[in-house]
Amino acid sequence: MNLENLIIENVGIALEKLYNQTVDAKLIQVQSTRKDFEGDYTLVVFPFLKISKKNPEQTATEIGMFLKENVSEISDFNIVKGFLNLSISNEYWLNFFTQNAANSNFGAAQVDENSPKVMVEYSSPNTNKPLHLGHIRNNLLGFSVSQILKAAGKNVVMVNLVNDRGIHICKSMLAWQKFGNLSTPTSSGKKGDHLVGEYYVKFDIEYKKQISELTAQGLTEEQAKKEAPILLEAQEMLRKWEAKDIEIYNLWKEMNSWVYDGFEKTYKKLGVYFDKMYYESETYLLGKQNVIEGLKNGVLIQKDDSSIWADLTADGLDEKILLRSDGTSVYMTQDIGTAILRHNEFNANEMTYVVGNEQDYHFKVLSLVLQKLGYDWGKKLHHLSYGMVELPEGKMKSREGTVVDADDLIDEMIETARKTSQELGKLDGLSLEEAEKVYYTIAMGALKYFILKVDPRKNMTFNPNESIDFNGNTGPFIQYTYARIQSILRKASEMNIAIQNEFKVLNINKKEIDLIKYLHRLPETIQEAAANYSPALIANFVYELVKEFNQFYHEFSILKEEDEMVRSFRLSLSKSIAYAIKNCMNLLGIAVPERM
RNA sequence: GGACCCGUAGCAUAAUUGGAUAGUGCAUCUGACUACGGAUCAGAAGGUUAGGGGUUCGAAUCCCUUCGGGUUCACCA
Repeated sequence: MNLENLIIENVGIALEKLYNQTVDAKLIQVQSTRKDFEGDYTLVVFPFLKISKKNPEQTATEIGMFLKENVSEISDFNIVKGFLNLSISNEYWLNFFTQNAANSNFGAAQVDENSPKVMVEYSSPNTNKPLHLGHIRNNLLGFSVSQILKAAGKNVVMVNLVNDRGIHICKSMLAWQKFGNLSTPTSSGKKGDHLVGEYYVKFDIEYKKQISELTAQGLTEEQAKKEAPILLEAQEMLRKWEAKDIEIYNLWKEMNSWVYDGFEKTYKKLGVYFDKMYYESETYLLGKQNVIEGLKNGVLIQKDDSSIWADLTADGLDEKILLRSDGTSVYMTQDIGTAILRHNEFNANEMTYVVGNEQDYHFKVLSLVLQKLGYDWGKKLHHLSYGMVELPEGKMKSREGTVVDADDLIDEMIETARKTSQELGKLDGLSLEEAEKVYYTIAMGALKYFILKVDPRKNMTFNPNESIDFNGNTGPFIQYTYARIQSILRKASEMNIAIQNEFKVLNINKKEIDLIKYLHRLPETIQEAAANYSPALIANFVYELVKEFNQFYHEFSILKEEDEMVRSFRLSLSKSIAYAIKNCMNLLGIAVPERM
């Protein structure tokens, strides 16, 4: 049993003995004591005043006395206002440490085939343009949340859904046909996703041009947007694609393959991967089929122009189109198909979609439509709705060219890391190749930590020029602490100092106890991060742990400590903390260097 | 117009989901043992949690309202 539950249980007993009343366990609030107060756990006594019929101090004193006498783990208590602060004995902490010090994987739960199954969809790129900063947040979040769920005891399947069909792809294809002069990644020397993205931009330029020409001829803007010839051509191309026109289909395959090559490189640099890939082109027909069936069963409606809709007005939402009047599919159509396919394949206890909060409405609708179609599990879909990434000057806008490209950003980060490391002369002893690896590790550590330390649900600001720091609450700061511990451990082993894990008699100091308390919190932190789908909680935890360790490191000597038992203990403590740092960072998808 | 989200020091962000004196980093200022690695550590200054009202022992957090910003509802994805 963990300490918190132990306390809750005994508070229950105390209330019964002292005031002859049983209390709903929910009223017993135990939280860890705030840093500026003495103690480890705090009981809020306000809820019990009605029962005790005494003032807060008296009530807290009585409960505190009872606990101190009857619970061996509780060594002392103090009272501030209505808060009863309980101290846990040093014996307990030391005993906890000796039992777990050697466990390099402390904090992570075991997973086997009986563990609950969770599917996490993330990334979900469109194949008409390269990845940008927003996708980076998505990929980092999806990967990290998956690792956290695994550590919390879930069986995780990471999947990607590639939006490889639809009108947006046709726009790139059409522009390539018109303006591309048969250029390919090989002939142009460009990364495939970037090349295809250029034609998506070219389409838009031409489209705008045609709109202004049409409005000059007297059409309204609305009409012009609908009737621009290049748009009509793209729509025609989509119809041909759905009819599997051979020429269109081959072009589509080829251009997508360029994009996939490009994506693969970016994914690799980001360090993310997937257990299974889904392609919209392979699922939209299943969606279409279900929509048509839904129409037959009367749960969907058809309008005069033969487009098919879901009427969700009874649920407080609007009507939603599911098939266009020309019979082609929309985004929702394939998402219905994909969900059904996945449910049939994996029957996961939970399906989580890592998708930006601009699609909150979409996922509400998806869940409802699935239920309407008779899929009860539709209500179990979970949308991990993350906030958008903004630049200091505002939203990224592709039309204004302010989109931060993922590949460029990563390269810039590596360049910065290289420069900083070389200025500090940190890696002079390493080979060029080894040094490059460290630059990369630090660069990605900075980038990933910077993005993951903020609450996923919130919008965040990203300043590419200044924001990524190497000092303070940053990835490299944490990596540095890890590297420093490794340095000590290397020295210890050169000095042939054995690290023991038994510490019977020991005059342990407060910083050491505090560090052990941090380690003790790791398992619950992982559980909490999983429950909230929040890598930020892991980031905050490891940052505080590292800060605490750096204070300890500064204040006390490890290798120069003369008492052998104490020296050995401090080495063991440092080693355990290094494990914790590494594991937490891995949960964020961040690697740690042995030196930097 | 309907629905939803957000507003915390100059900037970027925390706050155990209703708990104590609102933490932290950057930037600014001051200081640290010729170092088990100074990419570190100690300290100072910076706040009416957008404004107002309410709920209660207790509110950044819940309710109402005003202001400011954003997303979405499209035969876009």
